[in-house]
Amino acid sequence: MAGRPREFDRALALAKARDAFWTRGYEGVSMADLVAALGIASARIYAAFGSKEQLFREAVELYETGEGAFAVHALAASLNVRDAVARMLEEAVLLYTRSGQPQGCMVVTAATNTSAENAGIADWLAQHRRARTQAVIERLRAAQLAGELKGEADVQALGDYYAALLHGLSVQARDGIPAERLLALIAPAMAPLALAMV
Amino acid sequence: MAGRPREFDRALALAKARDAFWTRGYEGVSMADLVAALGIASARIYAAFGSKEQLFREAVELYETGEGAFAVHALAASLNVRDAVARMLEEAVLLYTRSGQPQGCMVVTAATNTSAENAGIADWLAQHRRARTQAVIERLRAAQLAGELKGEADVQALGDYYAALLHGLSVQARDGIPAERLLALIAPAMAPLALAMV
DNA sequence: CCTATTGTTTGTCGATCGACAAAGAATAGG
DNA sequence: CCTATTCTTTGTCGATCGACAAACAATAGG
Repeated sequence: MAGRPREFDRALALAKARDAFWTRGYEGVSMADLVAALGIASARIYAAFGSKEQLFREAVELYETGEGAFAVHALAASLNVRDAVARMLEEAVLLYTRSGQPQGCMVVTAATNTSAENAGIADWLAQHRRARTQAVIERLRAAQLAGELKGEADVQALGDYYAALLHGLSVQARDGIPAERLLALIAPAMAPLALAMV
Repeated sequence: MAGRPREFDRALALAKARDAFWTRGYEGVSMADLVAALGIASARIYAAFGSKEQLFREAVELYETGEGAFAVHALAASLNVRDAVARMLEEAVLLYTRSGQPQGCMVVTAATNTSAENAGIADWLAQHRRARTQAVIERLRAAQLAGELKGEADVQALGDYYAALLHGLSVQARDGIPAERLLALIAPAMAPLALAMV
């Protein structure tokens, strides 16, 4: 543990990198942009984070354990299915439209279109999105086993439906549709689940 | 009209450029990629299309007047609202998952994350997405005026809802969710509109 | 057939990309 | 205090980015 101590706040620098990648995406942020955003020389970034790609992956993990964890929390909360899904959508809207912060979901927007050499990063984020879709499906399946949902309800279709809506909310938020409008959309969006309840 | 005639098929080259941008996005496709995809030297691309950006804009217009026009067509078809919206969603799934072709919607994916210098292109596509959202809302409003939808129905919320779902379908399709699953999701997704009909 | 016009070929331009080497500076352990 | 270790500073590397200049080739109109 010898050696010169780091002069900058690594966690703070990581948060700044997360915001930059959240706003402009992986390839949309250059090393020069990072130098400007973090306020430190590129050699220090490489010493602290390894590479641009490793910094990005760490930034995504920070997002997912922080703001991005809202869906996991909402689905895990001890609520009935309807309240859990409604809360997930509401918190999505609030996060995706929060002022003073990048709009939309970082996992949805940070690497949707990449050059061929960075296809691995796009795949990595796609895996995360598929995992979230699966988490929604499994929450509905659990509700069905608990007797909250009708036995004949198609929980995979319902889960795919809410996952698609969730990802679409990110697009709409990024396009500047205001929070009030996106919140108003949740009421009709809950109808399919209400109809599937016993 | 004098001068040497062009040796390559401009329309075919444009279609190839559309597919490249559709797959990897504006910044994800380099001039070297275009040279390889179109099979012609860069100077010929500049002579025929002006610049990479102008080529991209033309490629998007080709998409929107071709495959991408499905939403406009479905909404304009002389059907009741429910059939029109259902058809829009079905054709979206079929287009976004068609094999031998880029997955998802070009307007949704081709410029979601750009560097600061190309923010104008991202804005341009965002305008198109907002216009599509507005088109859905106006189709519902017309249905309401025609007496198909209840007077107290919130057509803006319903329109925002289906637009979000449409854009989310693009994300899900790009992530590899198969067509059958995305088609199955349409049934529950139609419930809110069914409930709003007189 | 001549000439103005346009397309094609070839080569290259300055800027920016991500990444690091080398040298100096600051700490902790012995 | 000395030394091994780590961080910081400075400069730069080869590759790739989008874009074009110049020379040559092929057509249409006169």
